[in-house]
Amino acid sequence: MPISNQDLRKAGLKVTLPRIKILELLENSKQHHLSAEDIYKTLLEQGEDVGLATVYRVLTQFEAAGIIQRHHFENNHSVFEIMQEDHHDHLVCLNCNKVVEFTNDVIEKEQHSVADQHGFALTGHSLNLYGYCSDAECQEAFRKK
Amino acid sequence: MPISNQDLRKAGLKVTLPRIKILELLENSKQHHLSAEDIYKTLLEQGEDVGLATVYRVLTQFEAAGIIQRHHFENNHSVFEIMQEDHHDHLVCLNCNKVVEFTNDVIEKEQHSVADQHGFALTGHSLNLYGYCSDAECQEAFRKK
DNA sequence: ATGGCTGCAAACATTTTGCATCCGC
DNA sequence: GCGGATGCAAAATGTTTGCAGCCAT
Repeated sequence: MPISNQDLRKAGLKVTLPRIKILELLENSKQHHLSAEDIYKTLLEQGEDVGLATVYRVLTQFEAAGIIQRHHFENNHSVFEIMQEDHHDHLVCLNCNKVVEFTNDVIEKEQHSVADQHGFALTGHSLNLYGYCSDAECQEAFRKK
Repeated sequence: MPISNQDLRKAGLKVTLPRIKILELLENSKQHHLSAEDIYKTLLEQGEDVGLATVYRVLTQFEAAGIIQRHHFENNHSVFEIMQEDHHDHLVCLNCNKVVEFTNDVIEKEQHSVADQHGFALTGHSLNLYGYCSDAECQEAFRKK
């Protein structure tokens, strides 16, 4: 279900235009892993009058509220996505930047076992696989590399 | 075995003082995951007259030459480490920034299977577990959070 | 001696902050 | 109307680049 205005209020955030627009984008855009820049540019294109600073502020607040999640890929590409029910990891295409989500229970379980073995209190993790996706163009780029 | 001057020459790199010093640091420092800033400051403390730009340039060249590896942790902490024989992943303490290496064959194998399933040509991956290490101080920070 | 390497300063990209104004409640 | 939220510009952060001089080969 989509994030409602109530959800925002519950997080102590007023329901303002920039916040609504940013949420909409994250929920409805086809590739729902967006960078701050992506969001900013798209809003400008839509004729919204927002500042890049606001985009960053809103994204930071949303992250703190647990509404969205932030990822730093090795690409040097930071992206945000709506928080989802089930945890998942990412496959990132180094050519077209496409992101594919996947889940794998075996890996998930192993991670906890590793943390335990080292006496770590696990609070999060990131698993990103980098490669070239199945698009002809990207496979081409892979061969050329 | 340590990286030799020959190894540098083989990579098309002249054997210069900054390069030697940076290699020494990466090989001998206790916590062998260092940021560019760490390296720069340590060299200054040792009385070496290097520029931060040189540190970055050398690290980039070393990475291209396969001598070292670069990691971007979600901390917003980028670190470098000497390339090792066997691949390994990382446990990162969010309190003291300590990095612990681990290997897990089960996870390793699953990753390839996931990439295959999605038609990706896998070229690399990063798996980082974040949490609080077993140091009393860090466990304390974890409880307070 | 020559071409790569260096330090410095300036440029860059990304993200954060200060502040006067604005707007949701 | 109040206090949080915004846009803008400036600052902070992390990294890269241009350039004149330096040094390994």
